[in-house]
Amino acid sequence: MHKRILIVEDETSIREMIAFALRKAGMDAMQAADARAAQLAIVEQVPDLILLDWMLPGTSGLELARRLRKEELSREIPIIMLTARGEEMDRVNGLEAGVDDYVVKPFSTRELIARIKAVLRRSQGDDGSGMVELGGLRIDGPAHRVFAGDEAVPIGPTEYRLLYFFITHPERVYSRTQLLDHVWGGSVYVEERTVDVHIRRLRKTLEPWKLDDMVQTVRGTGYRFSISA
Amino acid sequence: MHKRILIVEDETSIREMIAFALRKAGMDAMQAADARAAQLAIVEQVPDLILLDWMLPGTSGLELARRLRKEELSREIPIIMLTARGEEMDRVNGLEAGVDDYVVKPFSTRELIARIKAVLRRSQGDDGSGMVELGGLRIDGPAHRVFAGDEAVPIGPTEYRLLYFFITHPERVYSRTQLLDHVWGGSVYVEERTVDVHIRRLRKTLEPWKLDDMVQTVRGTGYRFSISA
DNA sequence: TGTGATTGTCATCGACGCGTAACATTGATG
DNA sequence: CATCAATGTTACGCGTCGATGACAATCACA
Repeated sequence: MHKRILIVEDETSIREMIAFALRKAGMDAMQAADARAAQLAIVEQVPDLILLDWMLPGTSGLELARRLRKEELSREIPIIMLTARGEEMDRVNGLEAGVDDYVVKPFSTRELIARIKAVLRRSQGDDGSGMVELGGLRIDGPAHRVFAGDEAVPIGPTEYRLLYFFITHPERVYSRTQLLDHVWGGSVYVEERTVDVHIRRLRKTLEPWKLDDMVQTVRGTGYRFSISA
Repeated sequence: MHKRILIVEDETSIREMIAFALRKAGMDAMQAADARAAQLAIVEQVPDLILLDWMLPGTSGLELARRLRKEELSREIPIIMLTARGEEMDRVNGLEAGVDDYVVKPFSTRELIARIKAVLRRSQGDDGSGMVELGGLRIDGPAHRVFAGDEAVPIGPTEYRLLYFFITHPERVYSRTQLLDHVWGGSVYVEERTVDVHIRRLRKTLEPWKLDDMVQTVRGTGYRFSISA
């Protein structure tokens, strides 16, 4: 699940540097030197996120951002603006244009990567409020509560942690050992079969809302949390 | 109704960026580069909320938070911690110092604004008159009185402060330590178990109005004040 | 200074959740 | 279809945590 990032930046050296950093971070880098090239690239292959230089020859970055927000195809794509110091204060209609974040030059690639990840995380349902929602289930982290629809689900500590782990790591199989490491913590030793029992208990607490089939058994491997039955 | 936000952060560029985003969002931004400047700024003009960098030259953010919690003037001001590479340690310590929320760097300005609004909203059924209302309970801050419907509720000082904190911070779990910090103040040392007793007393005073189930136990974690049973 | 209210601490009791074993069921493999 | 392995299900004992009531110290106010 490599993320595709489109870099729109006229200076080749900067573009290459960013592309290199992205690839090292396990992302796919697409490149464009101006607004026209960017739009073509997007049509050809829709990226997961766009890095947009503020200053571009011809159509400015801000203008391009506005345009992308109007197109159906590109409306939902998160945009991170790259601005030089000083440019921030005057022309920062960027936020109004629907830019998700902006990074001030010069930046470290490390910081840039971190920002990208933060924005991607947020565009995937994590709005930073500590709320996680998936398939009719909602977990309110700060409140330490679980809701099915708007009904509160009574749940014990361990089942809560287990469910929390599952809902933040859905659609993937985890072995009993992995679940023990993540949910119980590596320092304690308990039988692997104990996981089975807690899976059972979790299913039972979800049963009244017919959500117990989100917890799925993968025979010979472990368990998976998934939306689809 | 512009909210005043104090930014305590030593890095000028970050501070400026945040300040700009805040103004854009219709808030007034005050700035301070270290703990000393922060305290002076607070005395001069009390902010509605404080953004506090974890790492500060001289007095650390954590230490400053503790100090602010002890001062009468700043006890009630919500604090949002800005932490780099937020590890578990940071979170725990920060929350124990009576911090209201924390945001991990790097964050997008949009995320930060969202958090600020959330915290302000939470600590603000308060419309300025000092009246707070929630789920059939009403607190008259200036008068130091509590009403259930229109009946006055007889309540002692500590239970009053506990209830006041709860009603201004509903739908969220607080550990005993956190409650001690927020309600008792960081300067006194009392046993954690004492919280249990006052929870009990608070429940007993609310019982005649069947509101005692708003005070909820979260086993292994702490207590929560909530509308829904 | 006296009296009632308030507060913090402690000991005790009970409830709850947890881990484990024992047994039942299902699935795979030949 | 026989057999073994993997998982589902249930019951039980133990330990931990929270609830509760009692008590002594302190505070506020007459």
